[in-house]
Amino acid sequence: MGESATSRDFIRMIIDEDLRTGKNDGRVMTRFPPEPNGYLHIGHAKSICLNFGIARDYAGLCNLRFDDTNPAKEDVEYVDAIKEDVHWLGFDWGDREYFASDYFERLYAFAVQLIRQGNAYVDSLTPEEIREHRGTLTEPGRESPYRERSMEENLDLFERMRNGEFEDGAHVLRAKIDMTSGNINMRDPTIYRIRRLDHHRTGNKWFIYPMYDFAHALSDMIEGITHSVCTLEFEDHRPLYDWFLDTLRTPCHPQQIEFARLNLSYTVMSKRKLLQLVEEGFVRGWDDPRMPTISGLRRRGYTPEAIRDFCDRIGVAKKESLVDVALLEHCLREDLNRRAPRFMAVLNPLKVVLLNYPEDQVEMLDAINNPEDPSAGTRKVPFSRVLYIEQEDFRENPPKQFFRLSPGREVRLRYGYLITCVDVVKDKTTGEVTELRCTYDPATRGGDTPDGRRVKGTLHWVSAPHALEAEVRMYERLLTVEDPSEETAGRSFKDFLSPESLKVLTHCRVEPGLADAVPGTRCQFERMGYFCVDPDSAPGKPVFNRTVTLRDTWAKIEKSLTREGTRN
RNA sequence: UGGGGCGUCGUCAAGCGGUAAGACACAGGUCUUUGGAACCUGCAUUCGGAGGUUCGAAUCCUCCCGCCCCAGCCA
Repeated sequence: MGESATSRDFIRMIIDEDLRTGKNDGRVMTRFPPEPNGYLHIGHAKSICLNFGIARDYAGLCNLRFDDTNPAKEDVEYVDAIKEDVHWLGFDWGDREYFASDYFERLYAFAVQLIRQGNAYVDSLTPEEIREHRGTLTEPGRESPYRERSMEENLDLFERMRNGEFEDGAHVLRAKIDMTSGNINMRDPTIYRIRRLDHHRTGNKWFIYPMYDFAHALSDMIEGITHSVCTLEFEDHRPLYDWFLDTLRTPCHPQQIEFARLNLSYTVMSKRKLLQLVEEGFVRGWDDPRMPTISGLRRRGYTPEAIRDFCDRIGVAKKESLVDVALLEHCLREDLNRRAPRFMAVLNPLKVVLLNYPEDQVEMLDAINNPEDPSAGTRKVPFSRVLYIEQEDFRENPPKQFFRLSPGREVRLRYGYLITCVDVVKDKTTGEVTELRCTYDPATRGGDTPDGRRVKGTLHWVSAPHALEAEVRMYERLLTVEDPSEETAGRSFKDFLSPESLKVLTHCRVEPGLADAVPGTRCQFERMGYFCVDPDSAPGKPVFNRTVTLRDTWAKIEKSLTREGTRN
């Protein structure tokens, strides 16, 4: 059962009640029903965690079912990607991998039954005429002149639709319900349309394809789903869902329950918009590390554990909400902090020469792999006379509260020595600082101070002759506004794309120990953040993606300092 | 002017007639060889609003206000 500490969501409360009253013989069965027309994103992860989580908590089962009723939009590329993503997230559907298209023959038979019962008819109005007959939100619709066709004629026409005798749009099969209903979904909804198109699974076998409402309700029923969880926008489809099952007097009747889909700040989530980002080249593909897709998050370095934790924490309710992306990042950091091995990497190198360090000496110093996990052990890091430190760790004129390196000041090199800056070398023409001359204190090997003196700053570094050159891709949020759905006055989300969402650093220097890291490897670069080896890496030439920064107290201080400065 | 939903802290979210959990964010502090992590403290006299019922209401009733979804032969 679910955790006692966290209260249960309204869906689990419904299931508790169903179990208490003995509904469904105590069986709990859910399904995750993606349409294979795009890649899964973090919003789908919420649904996946919900559906598979319910099955796990109630000792039930969750099926994976592809809702592949529209061959115009679907593709096997997507079904493969979806399977990979669900597995990667940590869920397993066993052998229960289903496709709505597997049920086409049975769905057809159900449609015939509706015709025989007088509950469906073939309509030969044009799409435009159907729209005109539908009425509006405030005015009732009008019945189609074809509504009272005889059962024989309907049967004949429907069979000929199946046989491919008509062009697209010539006829549709409609449920005969109520053209005056306040719920537009009940105004004789279309249940089959002609599509002379090959389907990615059934090939050229079918000329007609069922619509979502019909196929979904019956697929749920066929699989014996007990609780059919979907998002809010299907709320007013529920009467139709129930109508199909009631009218066809099916042996079981799943219960549709709707919850609010996930919205994340600074993120677009609709498949349509994500597709646009991909197709119009704003990102490099569905798995671009800036994308909120599962494959993008994976490539970025997210862990499935962090995503699952996030989904647990956001809860499930019917209120439409905008979740702060900071929560997702928090979950990630919490997970990575525990498990990511630490390394030193200098992203923007600044050369440091230790004047009093022997010319040819190299020492192998001990470094802790993960302070959160003693079992991770230690490693050796080479130290020599010429080093690199981070450019931002030196300031010629340090602002107050800056306690990193500056002329005359002493800092610690992590696991190394205490050094003091004695000279600054600059480029004569640009004035840019190109090198620092420092002295080191031989008594402070490892970073200890035998005399007990305190140094406020500890910097990461890398030995110049030993360092490995690497490319690091720095990501920022893709969008500049919290809620890109607030498209005002003809502005689209594309107007809010951040020009700084990707910055590539090509001459970074990392510890030599990272030379053999394989793609997907996650680590922390001390003081800089968490990073993940990208598939674009070549042997000896690694490429890293910045997964997420560390919490940066200094950045906040500096920000408030500049605010103060501009105010004065 | 139709139908269906939703309104509790900046953001999520518990609460189900007995006197507002928790998380993130934010602000302070302790500690620290990552300005990381960890730890401590603070953060809704009030639940969209107004009436009403009750000894007692975020929870029940009435009215009002606001927001979201629906007029695909998409899902």
